[in-house]
Amino acid sequence: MTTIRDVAKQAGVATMTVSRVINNSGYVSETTRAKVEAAIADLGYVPNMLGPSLRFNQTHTIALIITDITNPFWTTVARGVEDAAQEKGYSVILCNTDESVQKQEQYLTMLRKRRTDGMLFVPADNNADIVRSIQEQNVAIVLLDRDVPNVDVDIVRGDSFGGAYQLSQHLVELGHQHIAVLSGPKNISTSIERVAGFRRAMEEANLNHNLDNIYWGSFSQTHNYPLMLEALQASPRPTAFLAVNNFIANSALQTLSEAELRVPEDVSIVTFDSIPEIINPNPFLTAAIQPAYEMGYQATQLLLARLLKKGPNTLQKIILPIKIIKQQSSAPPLGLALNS
Amino acid sequence: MTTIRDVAKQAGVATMTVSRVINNSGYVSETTRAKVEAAIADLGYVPNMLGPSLRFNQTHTIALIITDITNPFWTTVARGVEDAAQEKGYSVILCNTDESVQKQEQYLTMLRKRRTDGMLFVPADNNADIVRSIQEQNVAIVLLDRDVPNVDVDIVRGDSFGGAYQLSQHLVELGHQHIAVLSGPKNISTSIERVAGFRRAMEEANLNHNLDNIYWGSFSQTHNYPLMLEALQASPRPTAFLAVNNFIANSALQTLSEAELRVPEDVSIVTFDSIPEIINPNPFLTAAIQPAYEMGYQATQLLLARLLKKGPNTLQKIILPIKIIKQQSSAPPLGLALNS
DNA sequence: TGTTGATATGTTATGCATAACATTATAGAC
DNA sequence: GTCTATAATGTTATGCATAACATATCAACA
Repeated sequence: MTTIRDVAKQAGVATMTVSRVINNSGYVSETTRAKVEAAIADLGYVPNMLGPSLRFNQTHTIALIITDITNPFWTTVARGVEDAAQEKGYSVILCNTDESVQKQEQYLTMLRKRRTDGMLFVPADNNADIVRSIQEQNVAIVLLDRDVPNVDVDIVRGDSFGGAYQLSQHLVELGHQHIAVLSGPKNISTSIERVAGFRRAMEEANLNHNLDNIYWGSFSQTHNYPLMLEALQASPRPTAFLAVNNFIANSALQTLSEAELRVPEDVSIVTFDSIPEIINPNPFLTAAIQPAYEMGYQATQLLLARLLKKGPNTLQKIILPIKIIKQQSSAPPLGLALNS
Repeated sequence: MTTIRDVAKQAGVATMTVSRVINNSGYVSETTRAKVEAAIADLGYVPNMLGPSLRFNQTHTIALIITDITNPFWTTVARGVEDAAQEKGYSVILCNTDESVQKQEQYLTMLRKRRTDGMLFVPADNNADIVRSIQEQNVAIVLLDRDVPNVDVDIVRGDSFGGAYQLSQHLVELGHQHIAVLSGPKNISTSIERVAGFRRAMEEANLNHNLDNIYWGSFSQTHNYPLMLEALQASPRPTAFLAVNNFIANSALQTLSEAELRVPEDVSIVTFDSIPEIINPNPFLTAAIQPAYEMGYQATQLLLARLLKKGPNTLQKIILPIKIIKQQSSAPPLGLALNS
């Protein structure tokens, strides 16, 4: 492999001079520059970033730690992250934790060994110690989507409370009296916020009997969604559901279909996050759409600003607005609850 | 930042001994090991991979160069890649070329500077020189999905020819006489193979008048799909279309919807690749499904085997089978072509 | 007792680029 | 012709872990 020394030798100059040519720094005469550039081209030399990385302890690499790239929401976030990073010459290492604290731990250790400069982090739980320990290791961190209590950390996220509130209001306006939430885990901020938004809407609509209609579960449903089955046993049976993310909503849809219940005739469903138009041209689910691309893009910009010490001095808690898109999955209930 | 030297000092041993403890190599007495481990824990020491990376010129990093992570096909491939890499302690750097040769070039240079050990590469065109130059730089490479002629390179891909052939046969069996292909670029192997599969099926069905009904375009359609508009002007108008990927199919669907043509009543559409069930529980498009996850997983295993010199000695051209899933988007034509 | 092989620990050199410092050349001012 | 600021180029030390080599200890055996 050719090194800067080979180039220097071939051009008859010192390595430092080659370095100056490459980085366009300091003084280099035109003649020398030409010689060096010729040598570089001749040898097909490409600088090895590892030298400076080791020396200055910065790798120009950031990590994107999400739960699962397979969820279109995260896919879109990832694309925003990659675009913003690319613009500034940073590379992105992708990590899927699958909501597992253990996998997360493995990744964090590995990323530490690599001396990743910063991380965009979707925590698998609300453990503040993990965030603190990252900060103590002098690694820049910006949380994505999920906040963690009791620690000062930047975050870019969607307006979970507001989104859930508006979705719930929409169901109320349609005339639903019995509404339940299909939620994620109890220790994730997005679950908590969305449930809170729902509860606020119920209180304001004087539908307090719904306040505890919360089915706490997992974000990463596949098929067979036991919570939905459980919810369908409730008396009175809910006529509308707020699913806190798209995977839950789709699992619920499948379960409803197997139970031979029609959406929206028998049951309405609303959810968070949608499938991009190019993937699904005919969206079915009424949803609170978070600006996923912007979330990734802005969080990355913030992270890089922190790395380059050009960021704002204050802690950033950026909350992006959501947009409600009404589709066919929500409609007025057919009548009162069937088994009253 | 604590280094191996700090640990050595604290434990009262040589750095080499610490290294032995960390890597479980050579002889270390139980007493010494305990001392070293205590020091490591005490100082919170995490080894810096950059040292060995520089020394031995291997970074345990691979690059995944795809066109766009936003396409669920690539998302799923990426997930397979990341899983396989993670199992072997490798990290994955994500790159989106957006089918741009220029962006691809930028990434390749950057990855070279990083001394990425290998790459999983979806080339933006069929330029053999690029592949050769990667190989010459001693970087392991496995192509994904798209082959490049005139160069010996490993590849893992789907059976494009067979998939297109079967999809076309399906349309023929439904009774379609006038069929067209909405293709990607002329210089991408998948386009070429899928068109070839279509042509073979047309020949066998004695529908030779369709042989040149090929609309060459781009894979990364958004909305407004001019080729579909053009195709609809043809006389006789095709009653069925084979879209060579999912983005094209969805753009076509939108265009048809705007032209107030019904699918499948007025026009049938079949395509490659689908949306995973969890994302779209009610698939509409008849499709040739490629095993995307396996493609990523197997390609990564092959790449890592090459890196670890444990792979097969022969060039690998792995062709994964496709599966045809029939949905509502394809049906018998209503009658003969309308404007005959 | 001396030799040998296994066990245990230590020392040195290496990989690459660049900051910091050092030196030399050049042009203009007086 | 001397001085000085600027331009141009060079030298050295540094970051971290480990392979390769060197040395030391110990037990077993002849």
